[in-house]
Amino acid sequence: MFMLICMSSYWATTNYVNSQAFRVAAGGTKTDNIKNLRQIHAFILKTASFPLPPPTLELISSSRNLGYLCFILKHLENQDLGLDICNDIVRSLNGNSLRAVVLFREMLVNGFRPDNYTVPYVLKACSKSQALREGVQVQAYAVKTGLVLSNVYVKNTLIRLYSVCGSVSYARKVFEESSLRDVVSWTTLIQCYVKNGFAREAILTFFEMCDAKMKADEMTAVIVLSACSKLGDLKLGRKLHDYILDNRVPSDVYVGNALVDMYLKCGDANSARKIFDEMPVRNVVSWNSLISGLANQGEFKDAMDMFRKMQSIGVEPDDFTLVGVLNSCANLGLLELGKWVHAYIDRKQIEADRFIGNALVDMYAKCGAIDQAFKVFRGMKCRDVYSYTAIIIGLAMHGEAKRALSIFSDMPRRGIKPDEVTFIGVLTACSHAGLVVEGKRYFKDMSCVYNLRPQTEHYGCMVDLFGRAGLIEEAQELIENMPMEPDAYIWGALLGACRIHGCVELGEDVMKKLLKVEPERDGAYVLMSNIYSSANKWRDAVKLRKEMKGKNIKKTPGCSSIELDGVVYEFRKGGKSHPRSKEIYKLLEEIMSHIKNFNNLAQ
DNA sequence: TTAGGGTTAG
Repeated sequence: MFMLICMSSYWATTNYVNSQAFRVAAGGTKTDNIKNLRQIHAFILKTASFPLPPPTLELISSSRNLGYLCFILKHLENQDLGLDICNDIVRSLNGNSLRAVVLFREMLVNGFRPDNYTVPYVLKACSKSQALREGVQVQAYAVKTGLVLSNVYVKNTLIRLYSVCGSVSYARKVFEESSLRDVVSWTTLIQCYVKNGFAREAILTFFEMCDAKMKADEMTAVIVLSACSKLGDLKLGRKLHDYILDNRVPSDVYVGNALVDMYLKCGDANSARKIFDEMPVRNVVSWNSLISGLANQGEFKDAMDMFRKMQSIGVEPDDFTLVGVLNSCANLGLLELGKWVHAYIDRKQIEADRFIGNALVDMYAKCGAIDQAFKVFRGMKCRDVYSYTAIIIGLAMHGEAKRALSIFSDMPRRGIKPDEVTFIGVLTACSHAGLVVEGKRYFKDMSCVYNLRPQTEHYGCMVDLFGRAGLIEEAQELIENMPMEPDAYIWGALLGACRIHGCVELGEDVMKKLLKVEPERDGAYVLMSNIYSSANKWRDAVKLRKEMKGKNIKKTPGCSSIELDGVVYEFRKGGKSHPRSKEIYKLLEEIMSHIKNFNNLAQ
């Protein structure tokens, strides 16, 4: 008794004894007299103030015996306090769905009525671990007690549960069930569509929301903009931007970032840049949106400039930044900078798995360092379909077909299912190595074994495979039997085959078809002109060049680039931009002369 | 005491 009096006097002591009692409740000391402990326990709960002091709460949350806790709470004189304590505890479970549901059940068993606070907490915990079955049990209670119809928090957390579990139609059903809805209900439903891949429906729901005279807030704006980014619809994006301005939606850093992302994904880099420049507050995501957005638009140099600027003002890059930078390095051939990023990753002890690892493999492969790419690939603890595809495509591009196919054959053993892009790599490998029989088998396996439907790109690879091997008739037959309309890639591949094998008449026919699907490009003219030249049909070649000129179609000049000491030098036919171009041309002449001499000797 | 937010790879 003395101990009890003491502990009710001092908060700190209360805290201590409280903790001790709950340590027992948590299953710690079995030798103590359980009866006495229960008395102490009950006393503490009766005198405990609400909310519970954090150490006590922490102990209860970690207790295995939530049933015992409810049993004790049941005997409190003040039942409202008991419910409050339960709510406090369920909140502190911090998204642990299983324990939240256990406590919820124990509450019911011990005669408590979970209220409009308990239910959203438990549903939130279920959402966090996608525990749909448990969530549905809680829903049943919420329906029975009328909470779903009367409390918008309950309704919204339920929409969210179905959303994160991928049940779009149920989320919509809960939303529709009553007219009880606020801006969070609408936003959660819109987000449900976006997260589950229905961007168009998300936008339509936003329009419905506007018709219902519900005003969007900054969170709605962010989600609707992300839907628009996925659609790449600039006209819509501008409309949404106008909506934000007209309705004075508070524009915080999230809205700014979403706008930058939207404009870039919709192909308007200038507007994205303008928004970015005018943002009063930026964070690392703002920079990431701009850097990766520019890289995805093919503006790799601008992306790299922004990365340098970001560094110069001391913003620390994160995983997202590094992936965007590696992507730009890969496409610009910036091996040295790519290596620097790799060293940075090592220095910061960032794990090179998943996105970062895959981006490194791709960067090394695209920059010509295939052995380094392979080393990173081998060193990855956790490889996925992206990792395999990156290395297979890399090896295929480097002419290492056998290695590429060997890695492909390793995938089933590792439990990784190839996807459509993996097969592009596999078929490219076959095509470059002239492996016709293997290529045909892989193409067949795509649908028969892996249940993947070949797309135009795969037919393009097969046309290329047959074409390179001189099997022009087989290539034509495949095109005739394609389930979709042949596009420019298909005709381009066949025309390429005509060039290799000198098929002038067929080439003329294919060129017409290529021009039908791609009239403004130079590819068809250039290839056909080469076919004529190879067949010594100079007049036809000249005629074609004139026709091209008449239609104002210019040949896209081929471009090579070399990185030296971190600087990229680009070379185009006839280009004189390099400060030492005179020396370069002189050396080129010397090389050509050596080659000619070598050829003469060989003959 | 309670619900909804942006950026990454082949």
